Amino acid sequence: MKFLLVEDHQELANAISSRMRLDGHVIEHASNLADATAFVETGEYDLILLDIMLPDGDGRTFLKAHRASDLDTPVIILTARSQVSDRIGSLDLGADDYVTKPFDHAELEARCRAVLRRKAGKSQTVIKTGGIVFDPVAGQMAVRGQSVVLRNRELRLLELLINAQGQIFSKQKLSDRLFSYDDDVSENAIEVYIGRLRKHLEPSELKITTLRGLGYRLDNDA
Amino acid sequence: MKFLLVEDHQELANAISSRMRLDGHVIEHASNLADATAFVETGEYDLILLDIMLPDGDGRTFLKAHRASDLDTPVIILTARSQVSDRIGSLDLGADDYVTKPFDHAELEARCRAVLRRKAGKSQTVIKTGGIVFDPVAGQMAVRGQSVVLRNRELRLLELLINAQGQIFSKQKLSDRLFSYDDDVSENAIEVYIGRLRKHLEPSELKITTLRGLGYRLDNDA
DNA sequence: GAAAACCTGACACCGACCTGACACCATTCA
DNA sequence: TGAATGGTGTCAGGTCGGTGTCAGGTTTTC
Repeated sequence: MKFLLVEDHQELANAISSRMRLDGHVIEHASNLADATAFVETGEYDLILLDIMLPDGDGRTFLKAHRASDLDTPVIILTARSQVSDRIGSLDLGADDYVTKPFDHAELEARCRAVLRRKAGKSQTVIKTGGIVFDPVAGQMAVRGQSVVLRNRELRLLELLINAQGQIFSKQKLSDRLFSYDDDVSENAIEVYIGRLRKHLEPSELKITTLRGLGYRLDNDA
Repeated sequence: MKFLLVEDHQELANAISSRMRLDGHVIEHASNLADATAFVETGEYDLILLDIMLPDGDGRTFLKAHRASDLDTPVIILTARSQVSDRIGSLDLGADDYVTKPFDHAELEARCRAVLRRKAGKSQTVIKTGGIVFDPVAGQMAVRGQSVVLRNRELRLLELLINAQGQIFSKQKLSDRLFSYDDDVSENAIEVYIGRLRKHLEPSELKITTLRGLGYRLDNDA
């Protein structure tokens, strides 16, 4: 597979590149919009990894132009920890998925695989499992047809858990992913959000299992 | 396995080294970035344990350079608790995991195993042997298709034994692995946990053999 | 046969976890 | 500008389950 990475942060770009090469992908790197446009005009890519904040403009303008030119290359947005509204904006512009920085490389790889798979079989970003329909990009969830409003934190927590269903997340890890560095949050906050999310998931077949001393795990009671 | 430990704190380095050697690993020790770079250039390592705060610079510059040189040696970051932001940033730079100081050696060992396993088997973490299916990441075990709930300590004990099947573990060694220094635990505790794990493994072909005066060993009665 | 090593059922304890209530802050609306 | 609303994290009190110890039994060793 051939990827195009559009990212101005050099270190991060190198890190991603070397990771992707390990998976056997060819990856080309543009560090601004001008370069990115030039790359796209000359080469065919299977996937584009696109940063939003770039020195010569907003990545979304690139995305818009790209979609306007009728190319259906899947695009994954790399975005800093942000509000849901940003995500929705990107979705409307035709992004296939997004990853918030900082991210695990394992997570990024998983997303890439998912998007490529999706493109092959062309379905959508919505996750359907265990009696719920979850659209992380739009920030909506429906349990047994009933629409449920999730708040920002609940949303991201569910997203984390659902993307690695069956895996144990320690409170430490959840805290790292859910909150930013500077806000020093007690472990109890995690417990509270787990509780709130549990309540939302109650009518579904998804259950959050507590593993004392280890962490939490999202299970499907089917 | 051959590890490189980059850590300037001498006592801690010694402690880690001796621990790792107990596992049969070869470990080499660099106490600054310059040495570390020299080591990496001359030798091949299966895993690098990297401290962030070093006398001649930031461990992340090393990590950066390492990744840039297209080496895929897994790296685990050792970071103090106060440097929370380092943890996250490191993942972006291509670290495979991080451990916050102070840490249990048991925990560090578990992380090392997990990372190595991930590297080796491409996220194939599930272990199938002797009629059981063991997934340490999910914290689940199934014996003959029947799911069995393991508790924290039982899980870690099984993980230890199964990763070195056929090897003898003395009670002392097991105690060191399962507990941290400060909690002073009687040898009987080990006996108890061995008993509990035995009960779980009963329907399988795995048996924990007692070697009087020596320790325990996990065997496959096929 | 005695001592050492090990096994095991029972039990009490402590800390991990849960949860309802609340104070705080930002945003929106009158 | 002030009031209202809604999301967020803390707190305190309570529950409960994993945990390690103990005592008494069994097995092995010399």
